[in-house]
Amino acid sequence: MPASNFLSPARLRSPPRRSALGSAANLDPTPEHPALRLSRAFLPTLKETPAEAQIVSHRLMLRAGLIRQTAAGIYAWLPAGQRVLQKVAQIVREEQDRAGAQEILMPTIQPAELWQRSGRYDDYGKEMLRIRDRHDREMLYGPTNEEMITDIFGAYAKSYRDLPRNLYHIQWKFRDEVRPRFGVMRGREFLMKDAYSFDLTKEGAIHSYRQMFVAYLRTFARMGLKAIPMQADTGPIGGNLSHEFIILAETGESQVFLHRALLDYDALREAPDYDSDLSHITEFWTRHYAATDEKHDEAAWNAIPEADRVSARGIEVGHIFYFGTKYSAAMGLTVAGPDGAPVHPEMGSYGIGVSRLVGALIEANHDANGIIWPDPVAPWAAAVINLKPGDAATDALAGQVYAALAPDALLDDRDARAGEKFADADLMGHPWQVIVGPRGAAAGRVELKRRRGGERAEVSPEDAIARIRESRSA
RNA sequence: CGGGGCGUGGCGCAGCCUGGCAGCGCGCCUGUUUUGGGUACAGGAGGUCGUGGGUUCGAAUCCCGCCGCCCCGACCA
Repeated sequence: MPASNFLSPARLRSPPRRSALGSAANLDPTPEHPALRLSRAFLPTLKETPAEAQIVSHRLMLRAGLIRQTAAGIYAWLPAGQRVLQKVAQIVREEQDRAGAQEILMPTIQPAELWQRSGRYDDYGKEMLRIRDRHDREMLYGPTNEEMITDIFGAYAKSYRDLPRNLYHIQWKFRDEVRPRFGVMRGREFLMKDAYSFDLTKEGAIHSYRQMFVAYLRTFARMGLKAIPMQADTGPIGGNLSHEFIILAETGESQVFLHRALLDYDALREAPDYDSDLSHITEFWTRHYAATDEKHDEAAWNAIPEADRVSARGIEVGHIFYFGTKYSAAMGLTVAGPDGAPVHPEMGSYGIGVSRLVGALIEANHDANGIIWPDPVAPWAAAVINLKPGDAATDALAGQVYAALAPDALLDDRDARAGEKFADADLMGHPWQVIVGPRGAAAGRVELKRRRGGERAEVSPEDAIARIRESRSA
């Protein structure tokens, strides 16, 4: 494979700094990122909605060219979708790291033997995709990784001094759902962040749980989502302490009930010290009533003043569990305690549905014209729309604005009608549109449109660039 | 897994009941036109009608099997 600019991570992560309009040498609009010109990009949009899509996020993901279905509940991610998926994953990663978790990467394929040891191989049922390799060994495509992480961690952890630890990975999982639906919101193959904590004591495990609890609040808030922790069933993972993180969206899959106070708190207001006692934060979020319809308690609900009751639709985007020694005992994981006697570490696991979040973000951020990406997860900060390709002044100005923003912007240099370009930009949901037409170009002005809200202003190119950069770094 | 529905060009659909040259809109290509919210006109390309079998002079259409996809329910990050 030939070397390419696109293979250089350094270039992707830190675009070269230039003056606002770039240098004269950058009059060529795409010196480094030719695939970000729409005339060359693979960003297929659809005018009509494919019949299979039911909910709004699925429809928009297909129409905006984010995904393509390959089989029921299995999707290919196209360039725009892949960029969003990576943005979401990166925010998750940063907040996990900040909370003290360490990233690893476990395989998608697991030997059945691991699951036979925990007893879950027979319990898991047909949701587990079971396969055989050429030697007829029983394997499976992992639906989760408690067994594997316990095996891996246990191979090295010998002493209580090796605790606590929290390991996570972001990996594709497979659950052979009977009925996949809602696009990536409930696919069979899905990208998930799952973290696993190991502690010497239950108190330690609860601290680890709180770290993840707080990290989750921050993670979702950074994406512009209001995620509410709600008491949850522990389900097949087992254990006795668990919260679901539910984001509120009109088109959410389940009904939720909560106290209004939970909507008023900004999870990013303070930067937590993860080594300190975090109980004041978790207590704030758990002292108010919040439940999904399955766990709804009419008596508790009625005890809330009418004005403080919020009934809404929600989507589960995260789920955290403390489950004690369930797996460490089953898998035979012990470390030497302070007194030399073997101890089963106390464990928890913490999931975030990364691919599902892309759908959930759209459910929470769209209008009749398409997606409205929050700045932190938008595939590109802006689309620079050249209204008259071929006009020298327009080409030059659009190219300069684009060059100053690349690779965090697209350049719509297609020979197409203005309406088509506007419609595509709205559909794809770029937070900003920089509209460059011949009249403005002659006057050295561009029109800056904010996708959310639709405000437009005629500004100088420098101002447009500055405002877009500012919203991006906020 | 129970119930229901649908597979016809890239997308959305009609045609099937009552068998007889495979159609429409959008998109795509060429030309002209238009030029700030999916413009108009003209020309054009593109389909083993999901698949296998059967009935028939003849099957997209009727019959049987299979596959795929979607919806409701149960289930679920």
